Amino acid sequence: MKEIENMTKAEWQVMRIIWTLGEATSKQVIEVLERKTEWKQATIKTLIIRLQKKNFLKADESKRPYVYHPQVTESDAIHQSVNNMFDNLCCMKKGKAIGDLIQNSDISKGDIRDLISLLQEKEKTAPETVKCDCLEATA
Amino acid sequence: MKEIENMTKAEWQVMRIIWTLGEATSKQVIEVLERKTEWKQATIKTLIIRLQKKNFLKADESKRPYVYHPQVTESDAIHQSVNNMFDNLCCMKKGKAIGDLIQNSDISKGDIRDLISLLQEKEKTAPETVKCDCLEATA
DNA sequence: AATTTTCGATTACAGTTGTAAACTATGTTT
DNA sequence: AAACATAGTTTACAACTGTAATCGAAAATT
Repeated sequence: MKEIENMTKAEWQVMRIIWTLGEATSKQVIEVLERKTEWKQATIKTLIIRLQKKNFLKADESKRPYVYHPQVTESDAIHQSVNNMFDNLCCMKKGKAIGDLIQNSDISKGDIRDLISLLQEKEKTAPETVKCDCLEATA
Repeated sequence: MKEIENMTKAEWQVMRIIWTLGEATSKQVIEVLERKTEWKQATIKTLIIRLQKKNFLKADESKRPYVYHPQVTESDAIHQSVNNMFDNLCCMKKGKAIGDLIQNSDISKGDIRDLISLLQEKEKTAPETVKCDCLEATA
């Protein structure tokens, strides 16, 4: 599994489109991104090339124009990115940070119910308190 | 309120220490970080200087050695960082991403209970489904 | 086949980040 | 006061990012 930590914000935009479409030509990516950003075509091509170098995308060169395929799943990318971000946080603050996310995200009723049962399950074995480890040697 | 988007992983490590201590000398920061990382003192000093340039820290120069004070609260930083990361995600995937975080984080019973009630409240007005916006012009 | 259009590759260039050594100024000990 | 130690400042340098222009190759049109 690739290291996704180094997927930048701009690269995420490109990947989202290709994940959603399943596969895509540069033209398809450019069409979408010219609507949602101010980027020039050349910029978007550069991003695609960098994503190939990082092995997040692979071009099927048997077809012309090339068709780009994701080499990482969206779930893996999301998993790694959000957890990587959370590694920055004081572990004592993670609960509240999740609360912040819940408040600021649109979530479907179904997902909310799933989260509630997950939490109910987790509560059973949850610690009474979580200690700050910001000054500890535990990296 | 400052833009925290550009606080790097390394800088986060420094800030966490100073937030936890309330204020700190470079020496205090160095002591902690030499235990948790492989960084040399000079590296840590560089980070502190960059944090000053970005206005995340301010040195009280009336004392020697300088005492560094945070210019952003930890909550603001967390709020901005996690939401900024979530902006990268397909809105349809955010619920699951939160589930992933819940599974991978230690959370206290109290926080879990808070999250549950937050979710129960949110469920009342939650949409049945959230649509993917990855191809939309809504940036 | 010649021309035009499209698409991919190469090059560019400034700013940021990780990582740190070296230099300087200030404070402390002899 | 001199010497030593500590802390702050300057400089360094490669890799990565944002942002794109330009050049060359392939495909489509005339």
